[in-house]
Amino acid sequence: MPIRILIADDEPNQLELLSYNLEAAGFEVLRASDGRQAMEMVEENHPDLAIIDWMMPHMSGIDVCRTLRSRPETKNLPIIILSARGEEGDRTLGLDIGADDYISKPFSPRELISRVRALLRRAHPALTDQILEFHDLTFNQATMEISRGGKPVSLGPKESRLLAILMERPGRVYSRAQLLDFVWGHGVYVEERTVDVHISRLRKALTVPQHNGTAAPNLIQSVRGSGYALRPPTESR
Amino acid sequence: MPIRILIADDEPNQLELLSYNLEAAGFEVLRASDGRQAMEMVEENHPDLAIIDWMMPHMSGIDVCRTLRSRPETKNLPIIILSARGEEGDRTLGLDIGADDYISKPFSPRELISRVRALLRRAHPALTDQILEFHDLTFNQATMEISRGGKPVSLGPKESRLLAILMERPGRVYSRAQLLDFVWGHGVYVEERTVDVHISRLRKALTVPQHNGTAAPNLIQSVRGSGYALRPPTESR
DNA sequence: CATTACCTTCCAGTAAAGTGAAAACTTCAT
DNA sequence: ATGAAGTTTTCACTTTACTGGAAGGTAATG
Repeated sequence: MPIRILIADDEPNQLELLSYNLEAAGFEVLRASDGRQAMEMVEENHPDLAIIDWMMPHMSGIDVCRTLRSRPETKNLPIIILSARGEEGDRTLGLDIGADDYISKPFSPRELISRVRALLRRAHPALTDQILEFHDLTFNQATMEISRGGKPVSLGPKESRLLAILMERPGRVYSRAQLLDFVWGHGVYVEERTVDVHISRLRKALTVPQHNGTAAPNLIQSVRGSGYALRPPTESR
Repeated sequence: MPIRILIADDEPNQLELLSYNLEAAGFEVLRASDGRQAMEMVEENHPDLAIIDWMMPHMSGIDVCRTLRSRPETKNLPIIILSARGEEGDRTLGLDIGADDYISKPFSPRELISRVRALLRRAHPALTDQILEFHDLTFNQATMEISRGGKPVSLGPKESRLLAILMERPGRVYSRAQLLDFVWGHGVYVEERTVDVHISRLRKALTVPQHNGTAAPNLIQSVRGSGYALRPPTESR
């Protein structure tokens, strides 16, 4: 899922420059050329972060920021205020009004991107933190929520741990002995075959029905004589 | 509970200036004069935010920042890097290394305070936001009034604190050990299972009858093997 | 087609979580 | 100080659901 950033600036050149840099950094960009339009786009498109120019027609950046902060829906939207004037008063006003960061023009593209990333990291841990992904599998380690193709999957402690290990290095083959070490902790004596049982349960739990009615493909491959690995399904056709 | 901020700077004058301003703004200040000392103080005193100078003896600000980010218990500590050089490279390096903000000297005290506040607002809502909300739960931290679906709920100190922590990051799973740390304070020895008892009471207290006569759904989920989390009731259909 | 490795099901055993009640500790008003 | 009221902690017991091993079935390999 791409991260969407709204840019609001009345100056076309500036808008273009910002878009170019953000897109180059892999973000999806939404453009607004005045405050009112910005508000609309926030409501319609739910961006993950907003970069708002201080001076704009119809509704100033400050007004937009204040309004966004006052609504429960957008109270937590990360906001960066952009301004031509680097004046002391403006900076603190911008931050005190509820913006998360304030950047004065001219700014370096690198710094902008770094600040956007720092803010996203802080504001939306789910987007950058502690999330393991592979194919259509998602594992949020902070909430312990696991999902396959958007549908939640519930697993016991051992199965989740097992999956986390496999997801940390997709493609890598783990022997049963290694899995026992990582999941159960070394120095615990359990039959190696027990790993099979848990893999089996894990596979079953991850076989959720898909949109098209068919069962989701198996992502956990057995490697005969070696162990198990997480691999994309082999396209046999 | 006062908000504690750690300042690490090897220049005594700078340290004094920062302390003065932060204290005037109502924060409690912890002082460190080099990187190593800063690390120790973070571990011992669990500050709510750290302001770290770029250039310091023993361990540079970058090293401190990197180390803090790599440890699970301080991974989310808000960090502001302070530097004499306003160089482009430094700024982005500081932010990319995991700092949340970067301020170059000389800075205005007002801006510093504003940035500290902006970061705290984002990183630790409970400290600055007076009202926590989740689902039909409301927690006013100023008055300590808690309500479920409009009806007031009364809780003991431990239960309230527990609820506040859970409400601050809904969905996030906290281990019993973490809850003991946050609610009871670190270095207090109580049985982990005691947490269960408080959770049990909390659940009971939050089970107020609703308009339609049925009991309100349980919002505190147990995550077997991991801990507890605040979650919207599972829509089982 | 024999052999080996892997898969699946079942269920008893067990570890983790829920809960009521008693004991221990605090707080506060007398 | 003293006692009463309220909180917190631990303990013992119950309930829940995960786990691990056995056993028989299935697939791959030479």
